[in-house]
Amino acid sequence: MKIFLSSAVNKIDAKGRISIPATFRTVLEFQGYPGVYLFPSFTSKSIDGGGLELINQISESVERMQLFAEETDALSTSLFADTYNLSYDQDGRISLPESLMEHANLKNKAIFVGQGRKFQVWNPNDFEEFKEKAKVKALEHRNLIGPVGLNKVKFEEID
Amino acid sequence: MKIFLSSAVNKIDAKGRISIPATFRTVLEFQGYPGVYLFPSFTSKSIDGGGLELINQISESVERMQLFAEETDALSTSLFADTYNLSYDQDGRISLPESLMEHANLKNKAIFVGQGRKFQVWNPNDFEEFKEKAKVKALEHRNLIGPVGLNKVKFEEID
DNA sequence: TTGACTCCCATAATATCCCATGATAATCCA
DNA sequence: TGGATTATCATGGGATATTATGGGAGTCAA
Repeated sequence: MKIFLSSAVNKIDAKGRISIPATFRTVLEFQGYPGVYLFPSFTSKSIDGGGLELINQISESVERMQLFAEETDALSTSLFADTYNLSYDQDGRISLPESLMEHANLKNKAIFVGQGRKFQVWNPNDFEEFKEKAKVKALEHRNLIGPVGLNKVKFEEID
Repeated sequence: MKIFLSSAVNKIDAKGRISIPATFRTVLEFQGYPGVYLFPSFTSKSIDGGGLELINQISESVERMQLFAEETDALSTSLFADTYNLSYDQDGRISLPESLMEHANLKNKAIFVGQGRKFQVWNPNDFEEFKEKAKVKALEHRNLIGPVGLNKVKFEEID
């Protein structure tokens, strides 16, 4: 089971290039193709990324939706229009398109954040902020998590 | 059934490496993969660790929560982003990522504490402190433990 | 030519591999 | 039983590989 895990901050150099973390490249290549698919996140100022598996899932769900509604035409149009398929060079670097840089507020650094079957690219500062909020939310719903909250659950059972 | 038992203090050497106790490695390899999954504990200044079983449970829990989209986003973010998959070398050593060292306040020593299906890594001093408090709590709630009468007897003998 | 983009190489920092050692625990044998 | 031999383990250190990143040179198009 290969999934996108952990996170790493990398530099955007003078030519606009940035290295994809080696661990992520391993996952991408495991999916059968040395390249990434990137598109602006719907819900945050970040970039969603993944490999073949991710793009296949998206294609399928869009097709399923198109059976039902005309409005999804607009959705799929904008989705695919803003999705980039970038293959990285032999050093594992890509150059991010202007529109993505802008959407995610990227300047000279970016953090790659593993999220299981996909990953995200953030401005490091923005992500710190987001993570703090995420942590609070996760704690609020810890009882739903299971194994991670093991200790807590156990104490509650005892009480 | 192989589980993580007992505890051991190991050194963090000049290169930042630390040996995973041999008994723990046996459990990890029994689960089918010579490596660990580590992430900062939600509830204490320590690192939670485990093998394939642990990470599978976590993945499942996250997927089960797909219904609660918003919470899941926050959850998977803080889980996957800070979870590291480290395979140890032939001597059984790993090098801990900076962020985990920081979270658990690790300097040049660490204690591995077995906790059944997972384990924790602590700064030895911090753990001693934590253990003292835990003991007090356990004594306070002694009457709630019930079926395991053994502990009760033992604690009373110690007093 | 100019600018954008590749391809290729150089380098420094880091991580990994491999071997050596000392300590402790396990085994064996008279 | 007791003493000696073997394993196992944590740990140190040298050698090698990998990774991120900077920069030069070539390509292509406007």
